[in-house]
Amino acid sequence: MATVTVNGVLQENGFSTTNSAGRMNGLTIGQNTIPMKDHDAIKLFIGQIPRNLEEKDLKPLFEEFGKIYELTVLKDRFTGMHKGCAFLTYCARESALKAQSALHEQKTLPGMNRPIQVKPADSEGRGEDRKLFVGMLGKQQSEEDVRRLFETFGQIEECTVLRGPDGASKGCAFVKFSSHAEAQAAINSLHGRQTMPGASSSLVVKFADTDKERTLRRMHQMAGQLGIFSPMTIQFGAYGAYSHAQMMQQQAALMAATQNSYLNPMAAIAAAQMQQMAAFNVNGLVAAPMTPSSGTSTPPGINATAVPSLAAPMGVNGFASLPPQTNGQPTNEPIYTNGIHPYPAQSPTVTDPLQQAYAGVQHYAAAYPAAYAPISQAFPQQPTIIPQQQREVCCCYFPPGPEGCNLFIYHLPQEFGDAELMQMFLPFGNVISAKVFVDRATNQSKCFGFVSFDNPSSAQAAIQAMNGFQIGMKRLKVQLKRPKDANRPY
DNA sequence: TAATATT
Repeated sequence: MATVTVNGVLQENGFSTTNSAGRMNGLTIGQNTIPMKDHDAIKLFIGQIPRNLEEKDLKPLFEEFGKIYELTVLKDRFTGMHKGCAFLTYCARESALKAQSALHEQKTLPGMNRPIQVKPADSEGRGEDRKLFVGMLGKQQSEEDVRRLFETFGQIEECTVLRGPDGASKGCAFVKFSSHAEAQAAINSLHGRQTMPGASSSLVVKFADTDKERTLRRMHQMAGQLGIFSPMTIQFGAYGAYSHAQMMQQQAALMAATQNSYLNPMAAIAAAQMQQMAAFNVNGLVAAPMTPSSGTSTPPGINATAVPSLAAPMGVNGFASLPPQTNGQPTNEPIYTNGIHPYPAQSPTVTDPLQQAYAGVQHYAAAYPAAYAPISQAFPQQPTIIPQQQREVCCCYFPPGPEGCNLFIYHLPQEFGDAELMQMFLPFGNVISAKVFVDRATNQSKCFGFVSFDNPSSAQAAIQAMNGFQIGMKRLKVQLKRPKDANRPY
């Protein structure tokens, strides 16, 4: 049967309907009908959809309530991964209302633990300004208890106690009122005014996090979960923008390696997450001023005429700059403190090192798009010092693994030492050696190193996942170490 | 004390 695609939905030929008000919602052109929707149609959010169901699978379930104008399963922008939810617009408003009352929380799709969600999408003027987060509830308080507590302030549209997998309350809840004013009234009367049995402090009633706040919260959680980078974390402490950023990268890499057997797509996901985190920063929440100490509009550490080269003495967050190498004052400091300055130019309005880090990344992306270009373009030349370094160090105390197991890693962060390099590649297999090359005179990292695995497939997995992996303004270059006899430059 | 997800 011939079909025509409209709004991404397959429409059958010659189909034409009217809604309950008698309005046409199909425009017939020749044999095809282009669907029209009511001007007051409602876009529905559909949640708790099994991830193996696509539009064509969902259509029959929803067509029962009227003609569908548009049905879109949400996919991840970068990976195409099914997000487990969808948007649905019926041609007729009434169809949406019928579907909502018939389906919302009324049935559970196969393989799901919770009932399907069918409700107006957030985009339908139903923002989150009416939704409260309620903390410090007693663990035994149910949805009903919470409702009773809040119903005096207005119409409650939703009330959910957060629970773990075992059904035990997490001691907090979301309560959505029908208006912002009602929610505000509840805050005024309830926040901090009483302590629930078993709670460690008084009741918390506040507006729920926005998306951006939620993203930030997650970033913090992730950063906190990784007790990695022991020396750097300690050293950088409150100035931890860089090390936090690295942690995030590590987290992403770890996820790539451990949560999915397909390393390549997971690396894409990890990269996508970082991009999203960076992107959300510029969009108004953070507004970290990159006050350059030089007084120019150029990011610190880079002079106005220089192309941002890999050798640029530039911290990942755009704040730190290394001291000039020509100062002739090598130090004996450990590498992770060497040349890294705290950030005296921090804006007093910026308190979050993560925000700084991601803002810095984004500023760089904007100022120097070349750094975000494909690797081959971003890094047109390779330093020629590598063969020297190999001669100098490699055979002495860097025993390589078997052929095909040794990786060359370039564009490491300045602060990375052997331990950090090792940590970064452990997820891909047994690392038998990890060596960052260090300048003997200055004791500074040369920003490249070698990693050896005990088998070639680990090495390949690491290349797949980590080559091109973005850390701050740089992308890692990860490739098999050149055999000794190969003498061509990069 | 922050969820299963909102183009």
